[in-house]
Amino acid sequence: MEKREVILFDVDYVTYNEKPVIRLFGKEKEEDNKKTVIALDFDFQPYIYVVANDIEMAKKEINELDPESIELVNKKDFQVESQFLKVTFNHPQDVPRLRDEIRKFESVKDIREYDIPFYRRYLINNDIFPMSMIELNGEVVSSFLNIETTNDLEIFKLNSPPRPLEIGNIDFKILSFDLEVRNPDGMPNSKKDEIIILGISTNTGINKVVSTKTGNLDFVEKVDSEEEIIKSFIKTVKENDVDIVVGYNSDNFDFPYLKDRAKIYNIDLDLSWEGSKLNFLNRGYSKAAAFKGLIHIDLYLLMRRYISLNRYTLERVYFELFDEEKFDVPGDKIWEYWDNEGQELKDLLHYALDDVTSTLKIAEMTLPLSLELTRIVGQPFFDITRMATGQQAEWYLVRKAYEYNEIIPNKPTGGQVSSREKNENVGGYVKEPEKGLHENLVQFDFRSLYPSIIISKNISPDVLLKKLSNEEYVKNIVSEQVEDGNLGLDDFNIAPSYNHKFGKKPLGFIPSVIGNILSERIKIKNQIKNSEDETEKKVLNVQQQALKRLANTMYGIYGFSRFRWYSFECAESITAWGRDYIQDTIKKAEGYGFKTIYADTDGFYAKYTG
DNA sequence: GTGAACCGGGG
DNA sequence: GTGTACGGTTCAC
Repeated sequence: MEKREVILFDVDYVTYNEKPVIRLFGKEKEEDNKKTVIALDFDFQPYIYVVANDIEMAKKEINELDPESIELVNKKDFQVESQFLKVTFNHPQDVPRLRDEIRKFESVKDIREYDIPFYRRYLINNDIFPMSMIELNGEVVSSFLNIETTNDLEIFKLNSPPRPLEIGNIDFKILSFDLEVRNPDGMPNSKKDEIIILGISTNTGINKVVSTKTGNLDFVEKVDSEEEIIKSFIKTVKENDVDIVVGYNSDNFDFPYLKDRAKIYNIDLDLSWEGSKLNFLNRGYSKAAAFKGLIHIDLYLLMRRYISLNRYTLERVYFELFDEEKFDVPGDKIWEYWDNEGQELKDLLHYALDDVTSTLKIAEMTLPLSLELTRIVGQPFFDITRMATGQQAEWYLVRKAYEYNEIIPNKPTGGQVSSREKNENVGGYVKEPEKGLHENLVQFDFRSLYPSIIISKNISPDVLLKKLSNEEYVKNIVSEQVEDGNLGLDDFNIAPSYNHKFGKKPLGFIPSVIGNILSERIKIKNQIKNSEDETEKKVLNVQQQALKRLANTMYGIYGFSRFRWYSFECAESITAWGRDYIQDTIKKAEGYGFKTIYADTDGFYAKYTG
């Protein structure tokens, strides 16, 4: 048996003999003789949980569908010890087909955890994190499904599940690229408008534009045709051991366009590690350009979540981050600059180079945060950069729920989402500012008001007293925690305005998770204080920011209609307590002679009037 | 005032 | 791929 230590870049599954085979895409870290490894796990199976009205009957009925196995297991459901039937299937694609059959059985009350994609389940259950080191145990095989072991690529069959290793410091090779197109008639049309320039910039020192015209500029790689431009791009990516390809709006423009134009010359964009082609994944109404192993990040999508702006053009984002104006050629003028040659051609080529170098700079500045989020949330880097922050928080909680042996709530149905959207939360307290120029102002604000409220008031759906619906919970869980076994109002935190009651004990699932995030963040901040190493300080600082981002996402999320742990009662209790605290503080300040000029949610400005 | 329709980025 | 966006603004009535 052999051992490999690799950085996990990607994970997927393929079907072999009608069974799923997990593929882990890893790269060795050592600079010399560094290999890419595709590790195969033949021993992972999909499953769902069934809540039965009648366990024996349910077993019998489900058995008719010929699952791989049925097993009775204990898991916690909102902290209540419960029994579930764990139904294992042969193939992930059996799940959507059979879950609906199972749901229809009389003996079945509910089904759970039927909507967790297979590769995500694998990462969670094996406690491994993308973009981190893992240990593989198994042996090299010569080939698998037309992919062969070579000098650079190893096919590795696992004998046991992968194991997580300490992360260490990893530098990734990033390549940014950008297309310029000759489009004299409005927006580019890939049927007729050719690619004239392709810019490439890497964090290893390549800065060039590939074009059929040189403009006598030394950064231009001259080729003879559009076909050669495309081939040069593929060659550059392949020869430089690129880890991450970045573009700006490349999901929706550069890659689709490149694919269409490459097709004319029968060129395959086969940049995946195992030689497969560019693939477009459906994401809502749009597409995402993806390879296997090689990670593609579209910075446009990322920037919309990274900073808040009214527009997200490359120029605007670059100016925001670096305070520098970019030289710009208007899109509808590009073809004229190209045709006119002379100085205009030089300007156009400079513009193309500037686009890719600034895209790379943005990537270098912003990707570290997404990398840290990837390592905390534990889903692929590609996915993390395309997820809303609420989704990131949710997948973090899904992982934590597995760790706590808690069953995961189902995703809401379309109907549930729209009825949730009808609920309106009042929000924070706002006092409109008094008109005029004010002097001698004092500013008060709460440090992370909402996360503190969630923790101190134990606001969580699993400890919320809901009339009679969770009578059993109160009887079995909360009363256990009370000394004399008799519950009184003192055993609850009661929200202002709405009177929602949250048991003081036990600690709720989400307050517990937020508490862990915050204490981990404090730990890292102390490490920064004590560290002498500037690089280490930088890395730790990004980790600390990622945790802050995650904690700050948590408080708004109870009111997010697609959230698995959605709870309107929790959402309105948080803001109710928030309003209470700030109004109370304002009142106290007024007692000391301060007059409030303006207040919003978690802070206010006041003037000392004596 | 309200809900539907549209739009973003890219050249 | 065991997943089908999203939030803001303008339009039409």
